[in-house]
Amino acid sequence: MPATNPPTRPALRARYDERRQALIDAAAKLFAERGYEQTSIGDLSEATGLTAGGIYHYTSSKEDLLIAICDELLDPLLEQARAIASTDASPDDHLRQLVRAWLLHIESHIPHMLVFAQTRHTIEREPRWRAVRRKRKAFEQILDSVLVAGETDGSMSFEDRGLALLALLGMVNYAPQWLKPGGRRSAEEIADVWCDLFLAGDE
Amino acid sequence: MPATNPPTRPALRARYDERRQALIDAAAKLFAERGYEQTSIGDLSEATGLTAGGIYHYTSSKEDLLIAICDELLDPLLEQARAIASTDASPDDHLRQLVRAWLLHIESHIPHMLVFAQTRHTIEREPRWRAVRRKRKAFEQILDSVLVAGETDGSMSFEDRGLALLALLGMVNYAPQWLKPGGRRSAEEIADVWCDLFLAGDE
Amino acid sequence: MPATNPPTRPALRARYDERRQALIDAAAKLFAERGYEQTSIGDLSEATGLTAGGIYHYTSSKEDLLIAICDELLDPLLEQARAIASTDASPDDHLRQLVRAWLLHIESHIPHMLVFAQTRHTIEREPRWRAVRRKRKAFEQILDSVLVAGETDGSMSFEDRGLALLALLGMVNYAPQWLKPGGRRSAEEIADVWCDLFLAGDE
Amino acid sequence: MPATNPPTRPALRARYDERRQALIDAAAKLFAERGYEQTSIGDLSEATGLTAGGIYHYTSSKEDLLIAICDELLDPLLEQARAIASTDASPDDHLRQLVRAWLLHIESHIPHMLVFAQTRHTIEREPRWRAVRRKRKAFEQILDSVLVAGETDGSMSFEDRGLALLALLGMVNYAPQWLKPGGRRSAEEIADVWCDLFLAGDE
DNA sequence: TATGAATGAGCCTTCATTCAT
DNA sequence: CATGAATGAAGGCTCATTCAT
Repeated sequence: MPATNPPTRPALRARYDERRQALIDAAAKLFAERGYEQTSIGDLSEATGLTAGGIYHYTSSKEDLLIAICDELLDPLLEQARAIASTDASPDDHLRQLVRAWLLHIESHIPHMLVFAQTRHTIEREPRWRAVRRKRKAFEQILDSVLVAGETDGSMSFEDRGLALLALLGMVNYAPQWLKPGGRRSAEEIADVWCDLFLAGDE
Repeated sequence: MPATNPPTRPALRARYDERRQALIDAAAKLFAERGYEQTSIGDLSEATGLTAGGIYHYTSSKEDLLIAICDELLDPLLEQARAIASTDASPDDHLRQLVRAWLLHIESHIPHMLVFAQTRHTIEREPRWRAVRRKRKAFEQILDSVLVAGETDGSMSFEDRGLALLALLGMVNYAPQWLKPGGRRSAEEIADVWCDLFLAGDE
Repeated sequence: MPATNPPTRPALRARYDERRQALIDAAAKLFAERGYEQTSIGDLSEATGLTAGGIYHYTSSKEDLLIAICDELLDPLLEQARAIASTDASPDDHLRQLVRAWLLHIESHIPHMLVFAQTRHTIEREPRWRAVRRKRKAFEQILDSVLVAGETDGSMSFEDRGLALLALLGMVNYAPQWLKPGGRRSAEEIADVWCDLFLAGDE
Repeated sequence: MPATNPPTRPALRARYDERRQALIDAAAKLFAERGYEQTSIGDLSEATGLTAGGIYHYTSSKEDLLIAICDELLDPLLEQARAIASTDASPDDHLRQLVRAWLLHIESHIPHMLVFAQTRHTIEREPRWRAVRRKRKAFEQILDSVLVAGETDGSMSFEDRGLALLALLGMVNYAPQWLKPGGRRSAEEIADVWCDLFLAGDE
């Protein structure tokens, strides 16, 4: 994904990775604030201290930064979700842990989430975004399978499981638009409150 | 907002309004599909049959189209919401009617909603978008006041009303991303299922 | 090929075609002098009086200009060659007429020829240049068929017809590098001298 | 011409020369295939295994490589031509030997020749290319003087010696575009066939 | 000696908008 | 009213070259 092959010598490689990371983070922040299209390479240059040309040592294109942002968002989230879902806790526990991890991840990746949402029309439409699309779907699939398990063992019951899942996705995905780290409620508390709400009908 | 004063003779005025409407709708559709920035006046020209120059007879700028899209989305919604909230039905009824009207409106304005969501970073940031911002807040305020009324008269109870409202906003605002008119569930059914879910904890 | 559809109203269309022609000619001249890559759109802008942006009303890309130059070179040449070859003159006459027409065309399209030669590595390599490549081959094929006819009716004889054709192609294609219109020898005289030379062995 | 002074110790010097040679040859090949401007230092780096920075140990600039390619082409050719022309063979023999040597040299320097042809507009125009230009002219001068000698001693006669020379230059300079080493005809055979053709009118 | 980071100028192209006709 | 020509600013990206390490 970078323009040139990253260095192989460990010391240089470390510095390289660090700077690429800083670039991606700066991009996430600016893209979230101004929008992807409204952020120019010049803006990125100003924000990072790299020259416009120099940026291309750390990324092959502006769009590559977008992909990197999505990957940074989705890869660890998916990994955690898989880890949680593979334990032998109850579906109810699974769900609560998933939502907690999810909101915690969002809380620490707010710009990433905003960028991800903002770019939906590209991600969902362009063939070259299939990999990202797949990750999103895999995560949602894990959530759904937990709901299925809950229905199966009788611990949950939904009028319409599909609609319930969409409700859950909606409420959590909306969080980055108002959630402030260090706010009145921690991500975990929010997760708990929402899980209570979401599971309330099951008694 | 149009570039030149719209015609005043009724016949001409009707044709004018019709064309402006067609332009706004085409813009909503294209903006939703490709994104606002990725849609050029040329694309609009192709989609409407108007020439690039001709478009400026019906709008003063590309951004004006964006505002018009938001207004078309928010004005009737707000009007309906006010009408509903001003009846003397119960908070519970108010909420159910509001969500139903809201989802119906979304169903018939999916592109508008997608554009609205996609442009969040502009709407929430730029001073010149204050009017739109205010409408969004007014609508949310109506919803909140219904929840307050529900709490007051004891028909609803929330662990955290703020979080509950945000959950509601999230789930409904997410709908345009998956809702298909003519799908398995009507907007009204969805509204009912969700209201059941949302109000489940209150019994 | 132009960026936008050319106008359809006759008067405008005439002006449009005229300006596109002027642009192509200017491009041929500059490309021949400095090389295609070394000529910037800015140079073209300066040479034509159009702004850099305005150039794109008359062409869709810099490469489109290159294609147009090649077409302007090859299309009429091929047409003339076909006309000549389809008469029932003798092979010897055919050849003399062909070489004459060819050199006359070169004389009036020297920049085009220089550009064509200079861009060989692109034309012969890139798939998207196949159409141009085909025209070149069609012309050479006509020449060869005349030589074949000459051999068949005994009016010509070659040690190696393939090598003879390549010699002919070489000498004529080299002409644009030294030929000056209005020079000591007219294109027709040169054609005659060379045909004498080329056919000398046949007596 | 190299960037830094080449090493003086013999062993190092040998390695240095070898690498510079490999660089020039790689450059000739790539420039011929893709064009000089379309070949980047990065491409050269990839083709040679040198790093981008490392290339500048063996050349002072990209243009220096171009000059080196031309020199490698012209210097030995000119040397051979002078050697041949200074023997006391007949003009006819001189010519045949020259064309043979010339085509043999082309056959072993096809990329060089293609690059040379492709860069004509630079070589013939820029003052700093005068040295190369002079070598080309010197070679052509030798050819012409042989034709003059042939006319003088009556062994050759031309309708127009200038045009005859230009024909010869054209046909031979065109060879790199179709000649394949190891093809049906050896360079020497081609030289003989063409000399026959070229001298046919003289009997 | 060699590497990879960095530069900075330049290039092609797009596009919202204006305006004469 | 409507058209198409024209503008000019900006944008993403490439690349030959330099230089500290």
